Amino acid sequence: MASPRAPRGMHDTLPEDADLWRFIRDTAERVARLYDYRQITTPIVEDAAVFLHTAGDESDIVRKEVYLFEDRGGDALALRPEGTAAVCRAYLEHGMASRPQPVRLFYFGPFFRYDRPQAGRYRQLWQFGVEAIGTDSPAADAELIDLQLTLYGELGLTDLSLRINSIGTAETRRAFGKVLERHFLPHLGTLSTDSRRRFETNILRILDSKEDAQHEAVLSAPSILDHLSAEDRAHFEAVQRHLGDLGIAYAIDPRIVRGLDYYARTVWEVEPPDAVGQSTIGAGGRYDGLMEALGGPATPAVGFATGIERIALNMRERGLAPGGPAEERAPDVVTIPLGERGPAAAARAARLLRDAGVAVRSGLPGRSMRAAMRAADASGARYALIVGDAEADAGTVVLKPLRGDDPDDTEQRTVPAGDLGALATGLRV
RNA sequence: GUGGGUGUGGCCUAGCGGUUAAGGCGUCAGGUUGUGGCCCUGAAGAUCGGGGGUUCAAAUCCCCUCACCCACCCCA
Repeated sequence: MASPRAPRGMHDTLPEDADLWRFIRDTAERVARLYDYRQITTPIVEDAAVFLHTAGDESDIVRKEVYLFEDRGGDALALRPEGTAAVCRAYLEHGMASRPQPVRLFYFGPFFRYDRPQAGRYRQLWQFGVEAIGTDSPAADAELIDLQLTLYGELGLTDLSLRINSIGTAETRRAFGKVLERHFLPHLGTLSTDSRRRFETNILRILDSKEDAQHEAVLSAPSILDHLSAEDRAHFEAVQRHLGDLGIAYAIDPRIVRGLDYYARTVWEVEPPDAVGQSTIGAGGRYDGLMEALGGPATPAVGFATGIERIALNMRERGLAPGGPAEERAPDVVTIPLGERGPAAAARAARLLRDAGVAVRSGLPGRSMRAAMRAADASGARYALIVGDAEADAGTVVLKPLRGDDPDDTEQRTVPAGDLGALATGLRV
């Protein structure tokens, strides 16, 4: 019988990865707070309607990616595929409309999409997301982009490129859809089956197709930017003005469409320069239509999400990841208990040191001193604390420097066990 | 969901039809009595992803399946 493995597309995060993940998470939360955003944590499971009624029937998320299940009570639940709709559900549920607007929120956690795994694409993925809910100000769009790029910069990812677009309001897109229908109708025969389906369901997404990217009809298609309403255009121009004021470089890419239907006006994506495959590190946009789709009052909002695995991937590629094997977190001290009474005395000594904030690995009794010393050395600890019967009887411990990094502290010395607390400062890294 | 590649002890790799599947790293234990890092010795650990087939004989050939990787799709 084969042993169980982690589910397909889902992965363990091992101790050697933990330093990098903690660094990314801490940096993300710190940057979010610098912009006065506060954390919200929502359930990993939601009423399926939260996602099914908001994402849009033609979105991949609804078509094939949501993990759906029925609980024992018969309720239709979903493993959350994305964060925005869940945060908005919480916004409505807790009456956050009566807080000062916009409400600035961030989240960090796992999401689930039933997709075919490949590099950078997983069935359980972690995202950091930031939302500003309750404002239609283009300054908020720019603030989110600024926050996102600042985060990447703090992580050392300084060579990423930002592409932005405006897809107008739902009304604008309806009108533009008519224009596209007239444009693509004569070409239906030569477009891919995928595009033909999109023609019926969500015609804008034909522009987003890679299959037909070089199709003459796609290349010659009208740009939504030429069909924005006056308000849409003013909003988009204001976003660009704010980005300029912030010194943020960007490219306008009219082909960015977004998979989710609740987006409106500004949308953006951030990619590494050598963008191929699953390369988008983070993406965002304005979703003025989402609250209504959830049954709430019209509430403009904007936000972004970024994939932790993809950040980690890019940091590793650039050699930016902290905590390689040499840097792994080592204890300050390893105890080496010997003989009959050594183990008890070593345990007391370890307690004293830990109380003083020193990280102590308790060596297990019963090993030869040679083996114990080898293990202590391999741990990377700066000191070995040897406690045998002689020390236990005398109320002392032997403190032995292992690293030789301090020229004034290379000889092992015998000290009273009671002095360990006072010595602690010198033992901590 | 579609197409292609890969799959040998914890990790990396050799073997690519023929006796008990080899090496490196790692792990554990020793190298005389309570002292590490180098070195030496030894041990544990793989029925070669799983299942089926071809053959006197398969890790080595064929089929199925699973997982991972790559591309598409889509996006984080």
